[in-house]
Amino acid sequence: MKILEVLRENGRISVSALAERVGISRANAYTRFEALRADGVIKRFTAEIDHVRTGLGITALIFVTVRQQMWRQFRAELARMPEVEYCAITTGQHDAMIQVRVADVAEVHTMVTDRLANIPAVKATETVFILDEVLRRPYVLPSDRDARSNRPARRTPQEAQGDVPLGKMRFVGAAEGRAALRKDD
Amino acid sequence: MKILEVLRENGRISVSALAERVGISRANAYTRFEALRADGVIKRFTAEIDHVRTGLGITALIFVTVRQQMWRQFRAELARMPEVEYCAITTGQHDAMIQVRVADVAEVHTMVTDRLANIPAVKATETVFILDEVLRRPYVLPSDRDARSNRPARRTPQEAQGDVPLGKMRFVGAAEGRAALRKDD
DNA sequence: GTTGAAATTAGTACGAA
DNA sequence: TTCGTACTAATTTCAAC
Repeated sequence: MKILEVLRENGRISVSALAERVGISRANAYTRFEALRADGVIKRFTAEIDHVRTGLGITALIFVTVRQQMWRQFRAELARMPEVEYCAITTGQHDAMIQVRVADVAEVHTMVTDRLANIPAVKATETVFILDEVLRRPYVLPSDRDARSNRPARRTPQEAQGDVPLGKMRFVGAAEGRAALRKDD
Repeated sequence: MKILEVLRENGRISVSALAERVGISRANAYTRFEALRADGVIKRFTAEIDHVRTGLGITALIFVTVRQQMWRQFRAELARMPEVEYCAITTGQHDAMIQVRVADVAEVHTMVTDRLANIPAVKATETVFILDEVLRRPYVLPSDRDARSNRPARRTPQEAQGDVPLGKMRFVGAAEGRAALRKDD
């Protein structure tokens, strides 16, 4: 976990320096580093870039309602859209959320009306723009929880019982008629 | 741009190997690599991990409606929540979307009712679960567009005019009474 | 899991095209 | 700007413990 904490901040650190920061020997660091990669805990190493500097300063979220039994087609079309950075299947009013990075707002319009709407699998879309990305962590680790300053290490659901019964919260369930929507549907 | 393409797939590649793949000299690769970092085009290098393997297999999106003129407080509270991986300010029905990674669904409930609801800046929330992350690219580049197989390199908004006037699409505007919501409000 | 020493590679500093 | 090369420092590998 310590290794992952270091690599989150600096993915290009040498294994030797990593060993030092974690407090283990170099050979041990090599073994563990390799194990993390081989086990698939670490999937890959990448850079984080400034999208404005590369000319893709507009970010939008498109919430998509997918026609039943057309998920395979939807996935296939997704792979052909280079402007899509992220796509997740969600519960709630919509079926999927995709995040796109483009050069200008007109391209979002083109993307939605021209490309997405042409996919038979897409029943409806809803688009919002991202005005600011307030926080972006490469990833979250279980150890982050304990590192927090003023809060108990871990609260069980029991402990939280009857804590703050706030009526303004709303959990959105899965849309009806959508049972199997994972890879193998 | 070629350098960014290589680093997206392999953020730990040596500058020598990078030079070879991009087709420039070793010395030149060092210069350009350093320039990209110094200019802030490359913000940092990180790893990509398997959240299930680290024990945080539940991912949720929480859409938050923020009380006016309390953005500063909202941001401050966000920084104190280690389970938040991403937060963006959006147009549309809600004001912000935050993505959290936790161990189980009960923790999402705790997070929303106990932590978020206690923040005065938070007026209301709406939570959806992520069932599957279909696609996750480290980042999108303008050059990806041209690399696509069967599609013209670039379509102007004019070209797309009157293409597919689909009535099912819906653009969601900014919520009323929300003018300044960037860092300096 | 550790340490040390060899082999390899990475990073730097130049002049020249 | 880019390249080639020579030089120095660091990392990785591999061995024995």
